[in-house]
Amino acid sequence: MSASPTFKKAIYEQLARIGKAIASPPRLELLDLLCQGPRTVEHLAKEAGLTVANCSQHLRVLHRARLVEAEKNGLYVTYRLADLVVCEFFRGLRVLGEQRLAEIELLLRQFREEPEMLEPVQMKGLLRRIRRGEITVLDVRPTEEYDAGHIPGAVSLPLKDLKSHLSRLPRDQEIVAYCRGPFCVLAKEAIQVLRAKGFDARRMECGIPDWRAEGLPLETGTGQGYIRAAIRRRG
Amino acid sequence: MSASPTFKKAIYEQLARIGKAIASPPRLELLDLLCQGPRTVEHLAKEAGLTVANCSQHLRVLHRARLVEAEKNGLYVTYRLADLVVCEFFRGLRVLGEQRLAEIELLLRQFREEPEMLEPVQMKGLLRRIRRGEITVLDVRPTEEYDAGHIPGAVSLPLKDLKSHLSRLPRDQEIVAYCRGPFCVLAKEAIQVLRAKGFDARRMECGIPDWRAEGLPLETGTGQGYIRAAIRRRG
DNA sequence: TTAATATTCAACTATACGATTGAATACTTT
DNA sequence: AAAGTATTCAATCGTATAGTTGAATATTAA
Repeated sequence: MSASPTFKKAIYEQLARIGKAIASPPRLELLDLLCQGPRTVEHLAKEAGLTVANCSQHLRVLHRARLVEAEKNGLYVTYRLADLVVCEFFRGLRVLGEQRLAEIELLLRQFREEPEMLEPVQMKGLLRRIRRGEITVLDVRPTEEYDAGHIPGAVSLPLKDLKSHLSRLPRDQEIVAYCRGPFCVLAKEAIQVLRAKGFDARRMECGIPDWRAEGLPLETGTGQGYIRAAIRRRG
Repeated sequence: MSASPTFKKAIYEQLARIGKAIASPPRLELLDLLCQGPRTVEHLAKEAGLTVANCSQHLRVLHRARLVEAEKNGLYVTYRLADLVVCEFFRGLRVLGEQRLAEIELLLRQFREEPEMLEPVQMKGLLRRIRRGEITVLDVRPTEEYDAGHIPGAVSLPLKDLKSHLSRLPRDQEIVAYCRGPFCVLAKEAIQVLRAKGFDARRMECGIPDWRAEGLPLETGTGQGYIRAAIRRRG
């Protein structure tokens, strides 16, 4: 009599599909990367340190859980998040982990104690300081991720290109570097390089998903944000 | 050289602990139940249709992922969510599933097409109508869940007690019943009984987690909310 | 102390999943 | 058409997990 136990069962089975999809470390890393923007299988595999075949399989699992979508463009397959809510959900998972798992808290605490991480810059007020031209904000992620969405006024300077473009950075104002988020080491390494060369550089911990979650505006595309253009402006 | 791949690996491994915890249908059901309030192992097992041993093991997994906490009171062990963020996270999962999984959408659409589910009541404005005394809101969940948190002014009348208390319900105003949330059938069955007896009854789809997510106020404890007291007031 | 009850533990089996490998497919370029 | 590249598929093996059963533990009641 009491209404279909199969209904409830079916619902939880479906939800468990999502749970299973995020029950594997490499898949979480892939999701985290895809939160930064669409990428090809090859790139994701390289970034996550997986074989292409393995990466492809994990992406397939994410696809079956309808968390990501694939689109074939010529020879390459580009994966992207199926929906912005997936990014929000992933962020929710991250926040839950940071808050509940002592192991993550410990790792983060150690990470934050490293010299480059001290006195991080907050999201709040950053936009105003950018608009006033008081600071230079560097997006040190790969350009594809910058193009997919970045902080308005930030300049794209991928970590791997940093050393060869140091001369173009201002020495008379603070430089703020950000990357994928609190777990990402790109900005940390950028700060390390910059400080070694005498720049006044600090890290902002948050990434684009956090920025978006705060309801702050984003800019997409190349815009004027590449380092060459930015330097031309600064002339 | 490039900063510890073990750091990133460790982080995703930790997050996957949470993923693994929610990768099983019965565990999701247990979490959903615990979002309604603390319960004993025995009760959870009964409600979720599990053997006690099996239930206990699943709770242990949730505990290891630090999503729930256990407290022994005399002979009984009471489990509760470790933190409100767990409830929020579970709700995020639910919303993601509703939005992304066609299978869930289909199940919900069918569910909503049943006669008792048509024209559901919205959260918005409900509180005002309660305060004005325009409607009677019934919380048809078990009393323990009602006590753990309910809509202010709602009256506790568990589904299993509904039939024996029909005479105490008003026939001159609308009755709104709610239960655990969109996947729960308690309110649906309550509406079915009420309408069969000629009451003007409708369902509110949302549960307490949704109500809380809207930032709306909650009431805890028994208060004046039990059906006997409520009827006395209405006398 | 003994009996009863709630919960957990330990052992077991069937099943599912992860990563690897090598082959197959699909598309582009020559 | 043929060669080259990106991606996926299929088969494999070792490991992990789910649920069952029966015993062990801890607390209360008699």
